[in-house]
Amino acid sequence: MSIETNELITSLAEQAYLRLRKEILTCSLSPGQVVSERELACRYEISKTPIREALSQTCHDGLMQRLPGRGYMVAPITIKDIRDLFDLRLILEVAAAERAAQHPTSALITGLKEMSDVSYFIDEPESHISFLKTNREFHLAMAEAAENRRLVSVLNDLFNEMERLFHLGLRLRDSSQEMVHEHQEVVSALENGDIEGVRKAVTEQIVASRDRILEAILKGDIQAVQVSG
Amino acid sequence: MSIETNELITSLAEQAYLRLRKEILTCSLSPGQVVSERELACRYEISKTPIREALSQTCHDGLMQRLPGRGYMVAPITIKDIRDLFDLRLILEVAAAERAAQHPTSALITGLKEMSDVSYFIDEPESHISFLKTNREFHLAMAEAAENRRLVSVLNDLFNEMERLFHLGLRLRDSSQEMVHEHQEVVSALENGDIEGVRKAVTEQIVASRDRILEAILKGDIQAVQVSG
DNA sequence: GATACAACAGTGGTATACCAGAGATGAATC
DNA sequence: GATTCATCTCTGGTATACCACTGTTGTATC
Repeated sequence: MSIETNELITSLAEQAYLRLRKEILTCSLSPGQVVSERELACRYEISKTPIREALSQTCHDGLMQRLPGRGYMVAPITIKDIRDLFDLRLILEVAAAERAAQHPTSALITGLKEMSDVSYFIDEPESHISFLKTNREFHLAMAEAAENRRLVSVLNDLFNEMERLFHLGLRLRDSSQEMVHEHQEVVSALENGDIEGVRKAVTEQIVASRDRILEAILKGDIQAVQVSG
Repeated sequence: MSIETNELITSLAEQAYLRLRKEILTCSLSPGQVVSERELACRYEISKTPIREALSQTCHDGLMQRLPGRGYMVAPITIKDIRDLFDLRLILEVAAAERAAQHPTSALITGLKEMSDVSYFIDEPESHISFLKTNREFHLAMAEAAENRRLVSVLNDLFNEMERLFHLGLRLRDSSQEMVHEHQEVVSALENGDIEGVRKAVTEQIVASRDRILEAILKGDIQAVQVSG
């Protein structure tokens, strides 16, 4: 008798993690800022224990860094970091798409088509969130089609780390039409069984995404970024 | 006057992590086995706190899994898992090697040559450990030459998770000569600036490595593996 | 003998007190 | 005024007690 009693009784550690993560992603905690376990525990009105776990998680996500003896620092963003992350994404996603293209199912195509239509409105922050959610699902769907759980997992971690960048990118200007188009190109090539086309479309989509974010960061006066890279 | 009361350099959490990890890698804790925080705390003679952190780490490494309400389980090994891991490694390492091959430095070549000569003796377990260490360094060196920190990090995580498999693979028979040869093929292609050759050599090396491990698992009666995959 | 239910033992989760070590601060000394 | 050094504060790290929840087990009932 397993009734769905499991409501929203998530642990404090999980709640703290989600809250902390949100503060980092929205730059409410700005890159480079230093926090301590006690400070967060006090602010969130819970004890150090779940805070420690949440911090441990965000460190693993690459959103925070341990400063031995001094606290925790919100991970700075460097241009080199952005390039590295997108290059890795290129490696993984092109490979995933190739594998998905080997035997594309109609369910996959249908799902991707639906998701690729989703867009956002630049002055509605809520739509940013839902758009990014769908965007992530779109890309993970291809990885899942590649039928490699480990690949999906690594890619998911990568999206976790890049989400902060996406948020910055969406703010600059409305690029939803471009993005919808790019996604449709991928689906179209996939539907036609054109593997080389898939590879090309995915590559172009990711490169375009990277360049939009670099543009947003270099043009917009985002003090958060260390242009040291 | 402060007396040298404490000679502990590393934290208990770190020590516990290393010890736990070693037990998993050597199958002293066998795949599928369930442990609890208290049990480990008691056995290691430290409190739950550092144990929790160590368990959290091994979960992240993919060596353990949380069983809500029941404890922690040493991650089982499935054939599908092995295939997935090696396929992901193929994706990452071929990409890394390609990038390293763009501008190979003489320092890289020299380092790789030295490392590719290292071998092991099947009845000396200690040599297994040092061999695997050098082996990891060999592969990470190529990733580092690709100059993408994130790529190195992901690959390092992957090696962490696969180390258990390597240990199993080395036991079956002496394959050190094959492995030395395979590594030399990679270095040789790299030295000649033959990018396609590098791609080929790396691919063959990884596939061979995978097949050796699958062979070891299927022939050797290793009860630890769930052949469900 | 089968079944229902209550008491129990074991789990992770949390709060809290305490510790050693590192940095900052400020006063005393040159 | 510059420098040194003691002290004080803040950090993460650890031990421990307690909690709510859950799976189990044993007993009483049918």
